Amino acid sequence: MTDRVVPPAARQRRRPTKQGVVLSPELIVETALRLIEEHGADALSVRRLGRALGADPSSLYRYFRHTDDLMLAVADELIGRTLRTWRPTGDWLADLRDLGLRMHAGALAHPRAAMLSAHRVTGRVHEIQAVESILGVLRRAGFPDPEAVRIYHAFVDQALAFGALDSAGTALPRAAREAEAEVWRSTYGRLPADTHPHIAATASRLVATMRSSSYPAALELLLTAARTHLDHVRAGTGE
Amino acid sequence: MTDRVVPPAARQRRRPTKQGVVLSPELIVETALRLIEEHGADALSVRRLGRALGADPSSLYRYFRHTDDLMLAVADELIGRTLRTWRPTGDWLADLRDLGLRMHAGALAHPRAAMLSAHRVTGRVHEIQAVESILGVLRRAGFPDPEAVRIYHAFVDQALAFGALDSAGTALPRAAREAEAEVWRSTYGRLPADTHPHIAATASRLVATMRSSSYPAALELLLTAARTHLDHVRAGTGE
DNA sequence: TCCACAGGTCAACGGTGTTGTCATAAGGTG
DNA sequence: CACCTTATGACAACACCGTTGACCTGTGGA
Repeated sequence: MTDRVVPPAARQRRRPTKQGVVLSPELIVETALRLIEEHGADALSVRRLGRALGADPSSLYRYFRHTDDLMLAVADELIGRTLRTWRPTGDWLADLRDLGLRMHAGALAHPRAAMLSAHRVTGRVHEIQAVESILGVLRRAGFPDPEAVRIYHAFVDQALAFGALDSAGTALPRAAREAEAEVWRSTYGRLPADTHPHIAATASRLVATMRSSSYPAALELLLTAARTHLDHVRAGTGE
Repeated sequence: MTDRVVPPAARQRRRPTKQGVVLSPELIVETALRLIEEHGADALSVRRLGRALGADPSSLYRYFRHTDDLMLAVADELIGRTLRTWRPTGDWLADLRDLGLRMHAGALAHPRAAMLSAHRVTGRVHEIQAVESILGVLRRAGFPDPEAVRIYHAFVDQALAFGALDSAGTALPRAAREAEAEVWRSTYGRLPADTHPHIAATASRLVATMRSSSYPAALELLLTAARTHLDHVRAGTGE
């Protein structure tokens, strides 16, 4: 068996499985996404996916070389979906905020895929489109090129990094997540003021905010800083 | 078997394994860290760790409830190592910048462990120390509590998130990393100006910066925004 | 010296990704 | 229609994985 994966173009014999399902890469990716959404990230295994599809697990290896390959296909589908719903308005600040939140939400909707694909450069159409759009927003807003590239880089990496970080959180088994919440409540909520004054003074706030993502706040900070830079640029040119 | 883990204080009978090794939580954590760095994150399994230690895998359950518990201990050890070299000076901006860069560097020094532990709350000594220190820096600088907590959260998560993201990059096999660089050079460096004007205009800059981490830039943006907020607070109180 | 028991070991369970081999039905051809 | 090729699904097996219950043994305190 050199390679059991047949290129899509060569596929023709649509032979149904024992349970009457006709497999296809699209159907497999869709089912994987559905499985993740409905039963949590750890519900995705080749065997479970096979069961959900009504096919033998090993059949999937006719379509994807291995699990990683499948996850990348899922991730690619996600990029497409995120970008497809973004409608830039011309207000650079609002547009970037909107896109950032969309990217983050997209990642959280499919944690496993986000974690696997956050650090990979695909060089595919959707990714290129995204780069062009974001750079366009920044340059039209008046950022000089070096600044635009720097902010673009920080913006994208921040969205991806937080997406992956928060995804990892939601991808945890239920028991582990509850354990974390309990740690915040019982450990950080009860430290005495004489040994840990700063934690004690802010404990309730800490416990309350720790369970939510800090991405919106971090995004806002990034955008604030960007606007500050832009103000300086404009002041410099005498506007 | 209600609970086979004995609290450290009660431990006394240092009985060697068949192969003559005397186990301890510290030895196990160190070996785990070494295993992760040398053979990749996937190399860390209870069974492999047992083998590396010269002990039966099930012995480890006398020291850690389950694998997750062990990972948290590894994560806390990493935090401790980072914090131990940090010397705050009293200048909040410089101190946070220094700590952020240290955390990022620490993550890159142990990429695989960083990726595994970035998203976990350990609730252990070193982590608690870190929280207390950072909150202290912010509150002494004059940030009101809600602001301090928000910035603390964003600061820490950003450092962890970028640490994990950049770690993932360096943890890639050499071939994959070169393939990514090639994608940037050949794909993004050659897009025509009429279809992708913004990428074409900034191509050389894009290709040049893409291979380095954007964390320093993102950190700087976050700190800039924090200072802006602080200025507003001070102006508000009439200083 | 004795003995309680901490702590190491063994075997087993149900899960995982992956692959070598086989069976068969679909589709093209005459 | 019958025939042949072969894409593709199914099966069984392999080597792992985390975890646990039962067992055994040597250590340290009294």
